[in-house]
Amino acid sequence: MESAHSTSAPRPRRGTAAGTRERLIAVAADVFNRDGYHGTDSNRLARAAGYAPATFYKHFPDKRALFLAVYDRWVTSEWAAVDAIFQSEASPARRAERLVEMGVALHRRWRGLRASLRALVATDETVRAAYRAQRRRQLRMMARLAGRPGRLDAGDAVLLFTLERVSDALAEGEIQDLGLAAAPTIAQLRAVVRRHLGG
Amino acid sequence: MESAHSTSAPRPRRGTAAGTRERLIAVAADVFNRDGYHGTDSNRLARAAGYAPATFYKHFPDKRALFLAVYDRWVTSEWAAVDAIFQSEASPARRAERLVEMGVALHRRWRGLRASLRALVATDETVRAAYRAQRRRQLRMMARLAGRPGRLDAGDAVLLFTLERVSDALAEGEIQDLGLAAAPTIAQLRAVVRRHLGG
Amino acid sequence: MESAHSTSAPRPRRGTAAGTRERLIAVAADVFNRDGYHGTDSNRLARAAGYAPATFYKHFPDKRALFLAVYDRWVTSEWAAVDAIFQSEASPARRAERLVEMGVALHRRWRGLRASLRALVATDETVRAAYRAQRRRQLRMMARLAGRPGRLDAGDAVLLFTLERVSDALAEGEIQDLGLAAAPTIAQLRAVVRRHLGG
Amino acid sequence: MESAHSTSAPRPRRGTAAGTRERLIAVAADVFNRDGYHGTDSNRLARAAGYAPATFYKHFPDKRALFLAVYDRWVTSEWAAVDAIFQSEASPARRAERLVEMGVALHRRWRGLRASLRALVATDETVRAAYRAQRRRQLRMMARLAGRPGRLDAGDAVLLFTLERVSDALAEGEIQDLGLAAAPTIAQLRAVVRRHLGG
DNA sequence: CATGAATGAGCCTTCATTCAT
DNA sequence: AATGAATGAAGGCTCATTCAT
Repeated sequence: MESAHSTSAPRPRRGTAAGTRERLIAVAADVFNRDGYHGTDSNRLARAAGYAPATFYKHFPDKRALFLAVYDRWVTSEWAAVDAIFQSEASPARRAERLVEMGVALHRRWRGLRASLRALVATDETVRAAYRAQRRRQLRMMARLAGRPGRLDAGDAVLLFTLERVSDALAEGEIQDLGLAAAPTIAQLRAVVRRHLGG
Repeated sequence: MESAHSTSAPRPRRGTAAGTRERLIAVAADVFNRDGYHGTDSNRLARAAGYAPATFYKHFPDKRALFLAVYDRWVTSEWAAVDAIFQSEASPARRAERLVEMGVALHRRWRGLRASLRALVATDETVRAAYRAQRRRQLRMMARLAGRPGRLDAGDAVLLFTLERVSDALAEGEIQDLGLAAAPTIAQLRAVVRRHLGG
Repeated sequence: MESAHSTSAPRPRRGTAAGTRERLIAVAADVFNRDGYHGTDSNRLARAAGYAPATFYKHFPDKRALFLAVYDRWVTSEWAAVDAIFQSEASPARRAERLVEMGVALHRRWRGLRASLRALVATDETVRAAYRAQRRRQLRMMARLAGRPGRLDAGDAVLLFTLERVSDALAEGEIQDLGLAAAPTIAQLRAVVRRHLGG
Repeated sequence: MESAHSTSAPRPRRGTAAGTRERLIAVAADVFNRDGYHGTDSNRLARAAGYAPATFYKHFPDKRALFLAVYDRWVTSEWAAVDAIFQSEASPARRAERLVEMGVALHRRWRGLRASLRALVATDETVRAAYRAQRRRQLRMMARLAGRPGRLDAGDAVLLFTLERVSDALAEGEIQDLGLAAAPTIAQLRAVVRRHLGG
């Protein structure tokens, strides 16, 4: 019954659907990464992006769908980075160095998101399917980068998984926690990558 | 939409406290492994072991404590197996073979449990602490087995993580899903282990 | 699990206010009839008529107001039909026949709408008031048609309610469901109406 | 951290499952009847019976299930009453009188519940199935009481529906609202019943 | 030792409704 | 006239946990 000048927070009262979607994805990436998939809820995710609960559901059918969108975007940007390294670096040694560097950095940044991903892959059929599809794409890309398109082998796979897991270990502090320094571990990784790609 | 895991064991209306605890741990291991930590609840865990909800809380302060007990038991039995291999196998080649074999088998069996573990390590401080402690113990053991007690190096760590991750990949069908056969992947692993342990 | 009633009519991006109102009423009649008052929402009603949610509120203060408009239109057309029968049919027997026929047809077509109406009459004061007003008008009309204007009696009422309820029963398949055929039931109804109207 | 003597309301902190279920049904009958199915929610239903929200779901899978239990109990008691009338009253005239009396009383008491029932029958498949099953049982009973077991005819059905609808009309005040007195309407009903049953 | 019954808190989701354009 | 975007409030349902027996 009273008219009050709304001095409330400058929320984006109006925006494009795509913009809102993007904002939700971007913010959710951080929240999932920090608190884990099961550590947040859709209301919190919406609020973190500056929206009300209902807005979430105008853009995603459920929490899982948002997670998948986050994952998708993450994979895309990760592999764009890999591609960039192959475009810009000529020497195998430099490539190996840069790849390891990037892998460790990315895994450090996104360790929480990745942990949730693994857990969901284990229990959620839909997430599993999305994960597998991405995985196949990655391997194909890797084979192409390694110079034998279409011919991915067990060695490529072992390399990929080694790089992934050791990067996680560095990112999560497992290496340091074991009384080891990061430097020699990274050196080992580089050697493994160089041996595989360079040889 | 509802999965009712009525693994209802024959209820021992009266038993020893230790026995009840053991039963809860054993059954929870399977349930966590199948449904994930966030895919069950304490009532279901209790019922699956043949007990009422309240009984659960007579033996564990909360769900996390049961998870940690499961994890503890799992690690213990895993490393007993590793130890047994070192006791019984003399040749480095055979050791490598048996280790890889066991690693793959164990990870296949417990992939769900491990995925939950990783997610909890990322979000739960207490689980993280327990995990790290176990990790250190493992590395020490590994160093001892490798013949240089107290002197674990980056190479040991990379090997451990490689073995772990590739075993997971085989266990979860990621390798097969990538269009690769298990055999050559396992052969690669064996080579890596042999190179490291064998000298 | 989701039913999306995309009866999306061709949108008239601009039209007369009356035209929009009519379209909303016409479409809502079908949607309420099919899904029930509590089975749709104002957004869906607007969309089904080819409009955006906000447009709804430009023409009706709330969902209930639209329902009342639908009801009003329905009653009006129903009683126009009754009137037409009395205008065109001379013999009491034919009148009875046509009345029963029409009653059954209308109730069959609008059974869902009528069910929602009854539920709302029971819980919503405003709907109740509107319903009662219509009811009185109907009875007056009936008395007039029966040849004793202003003098409606208990017999008129019982007849009206019998016709209404048995028509519903036929419409909703309750009669058939009871193992009875429609024909003898309709014959019974006709007899009741004839006895009452025919004198 | 503080121990406070709990002087809270004397809730039935302990009871039998069957008792709780009964209490929920009994209270829900009144609440549904007063506020309509869509006018309450499971939390309110639980609280009205003196329980917390979660308790509701220990006894019923959802709101609809409770409604069906209420309906079931209502039908059972209604027909027990009908049966009692046939057991105790010998003369057809008295039977007719008592039946009408009871019908009106019951419909008056449960008009809201009945309105919700009709609306749900129109939109909810499960409720519809339950309703139909009850209906068949009722007709069979009625045929038996009318002295021709197994042989229910259109006349039985029309009578049943007339009785039902006019009772509703009396119960809901529609008759009174029409400017008619209850007495002559009831007299009419009695006549109809007597004519049908009495032979 | 074990439990049946019960629960407060909270998550997921939807709805009737508004506002700036 | 019409709308795309947005929302506060609330309903349905679940979970980790407790208590009296």
